[in-house]
Amino acid sequence: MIKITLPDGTQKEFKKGTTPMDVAMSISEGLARAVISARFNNETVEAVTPLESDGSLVLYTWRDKEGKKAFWHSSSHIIAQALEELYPGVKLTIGPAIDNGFYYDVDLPEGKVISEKDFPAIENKALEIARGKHDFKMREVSKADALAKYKSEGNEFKVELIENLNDGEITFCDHDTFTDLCRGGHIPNTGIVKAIKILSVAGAYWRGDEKKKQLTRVYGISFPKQKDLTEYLELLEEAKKRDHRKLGKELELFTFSQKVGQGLPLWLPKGAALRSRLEDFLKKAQKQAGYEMVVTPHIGQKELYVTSGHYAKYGEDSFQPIKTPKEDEEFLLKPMNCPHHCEIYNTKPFSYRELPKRYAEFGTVYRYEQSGELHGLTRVRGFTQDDAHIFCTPDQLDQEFKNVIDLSLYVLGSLGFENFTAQVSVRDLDNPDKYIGSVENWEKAENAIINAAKEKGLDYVIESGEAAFYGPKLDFMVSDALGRQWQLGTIQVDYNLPERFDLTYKGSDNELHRPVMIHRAPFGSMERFIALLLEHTGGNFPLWLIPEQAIILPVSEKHEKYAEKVLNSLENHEIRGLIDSRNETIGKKIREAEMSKIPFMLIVGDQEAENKSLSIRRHGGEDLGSISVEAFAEIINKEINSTLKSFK
RNA sequence: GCCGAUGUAGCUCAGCUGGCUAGAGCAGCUGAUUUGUAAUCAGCAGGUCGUGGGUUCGAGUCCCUCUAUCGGCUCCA
Repeated sequence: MIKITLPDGTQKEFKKGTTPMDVAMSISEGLARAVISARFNNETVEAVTPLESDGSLVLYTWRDKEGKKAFWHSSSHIIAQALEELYPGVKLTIGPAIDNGFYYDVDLPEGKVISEKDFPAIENKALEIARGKHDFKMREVSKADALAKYKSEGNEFKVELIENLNDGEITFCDHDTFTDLCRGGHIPNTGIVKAIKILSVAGAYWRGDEKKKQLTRVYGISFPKQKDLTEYLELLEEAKKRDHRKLGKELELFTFSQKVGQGLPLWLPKGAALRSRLEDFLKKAQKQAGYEMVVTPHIGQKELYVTSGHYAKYGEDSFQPIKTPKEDEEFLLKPMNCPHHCEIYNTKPFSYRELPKRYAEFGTVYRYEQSGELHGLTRVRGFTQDDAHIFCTPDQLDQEFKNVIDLSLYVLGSLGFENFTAQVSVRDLDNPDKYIGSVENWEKAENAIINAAKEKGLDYVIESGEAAFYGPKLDFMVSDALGRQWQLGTIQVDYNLPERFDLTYKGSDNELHRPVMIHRAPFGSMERFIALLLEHTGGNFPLWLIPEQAIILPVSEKHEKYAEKVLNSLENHEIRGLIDSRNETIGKKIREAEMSKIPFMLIVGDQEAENKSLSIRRHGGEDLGSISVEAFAEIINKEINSTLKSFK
């Protein structure tokens, strides 16, 4: 007999060799039907894996993240089988579950491609296989046998995978006529998959290495019910409506021109107004936090970037230098503001009493991003960072870093970003060549960030290999309408640039010391921030960000005077725009206002207008009825205050 | 940069297997209408079908180049 502990703490005794499915059955038949995967002693097991020892068991259904993972991973096996049958000679590589679905990377036979036209055939084949209700069965295989199988098939990818595994830990998973090298984590049989959809195909490099062969990646998703798939596809459609590229066009915020060049956004009047409101918001908070604004040029001498180390790192893959009539003179478009700010610090000697110095600038930078990577406003070649560099003593670092965290949280909070991820990006220890500076300084910087994040109670994750080449960072990640993660705010500790630029301050000991530098941008960039703001709000921005919060529609001559009076009395509440609707249909004007997403509109001209009251309609439908000017002002004030908190 | 797809009026799209002056709705303009929440009526105007080349008696439609965009990969100072 073995003792099984369930998540609620209850212990039950079972025969040796009992499966998680049997355990589920002992609880209820309904649960047994729903169980698709399990975790035994912190190891993922199949629902039908015999349990041979005491241990704790967690049962997973479709509703659990782990259950979905098993479901989608199993689905990738089904797709792989479908691909094998439809494209004889295809070489399989890997097929994991991802956040929303799964993919399978395959090497197609010479001359074959998969495109959208081929999806239905693959889906139908996969469904046909699924309906066969084939059991997923794991079996252990010796390394020699495993290698023999894939060598005979000429599948160098699987051979490479197996060569990195130890004998005794190699398992295959079979279902129907299909066999695949696999670690495990499947649902009991293929029949549970009722709906399967290929979402896209893409090229993907083997092992993520651009020097290696490019494979064909087939993305798909599957569900236990057809209805779930329909709902998921509807959700995707909904998300597309919040795409910032679509909203930006509709709201006339920004545009791109083939003539100007790819990745170079053009801000239209409304977008520029939105941007400047965001800038004003941050300037105000930064002023309170002791920052000073500076302004630096868009280009700098090549030598500047040689000093900073950027030239050696990115020179070749960047916008090429600007030549002048003078021989040997070269300027670079600035890819970042830090070197300029270092030179500002260098204009005069500082005493420790004067630190920290905090230089802020909305600095526009230019980076030659790969053409295939450009994406709306979230990845562009020319963008404006809400940049600032803090030069402080090593003693001040912790406090300064924590202050910046506060500012970043204030910014995100004021704009309604609640579901962000804090990510500590550190070096990749296996690739020291990617970074500049001493190991000692890197360790100091990484520890400083982790300590500050801990002290601020941030819920953070550590990602190695994500650091900037000159230092580690704390990034605030936000996902877009389709769930793709983007880095917004960033805070970076840097011991390297102060050394490269020979920055110093006079300490209390009358000796020269090296300041520490913090790079930070709470928005990240105006472009990306506005993009994410659009996707999160669907264009319904917080009231304080909207230049026109209401329009007034007098419907007749005698109401015009009254409308003007209303307008004047509400001036402090940023209400603008008198639209004379006498020559238009009211309905048309209202629709117009709704389309332009102005949150409130006042229509003067009720019978009650004579009694000095207004009819107010809120964008989206809610009718606030007839209320006084004062009451209206109060509503707007309240809404503004509810989103725009003051920064202390 | 790589793999796959797409590019027709300001916007959303139609245009089948190549065939008479390239269509529609919305937006715009002119006039009429005055009607409170997804659409009042009539008329007008708007396109070298992304670019360049080719095949053909004939190309929006077929082929190639370039360019931009979209979904990924790689990258992301």
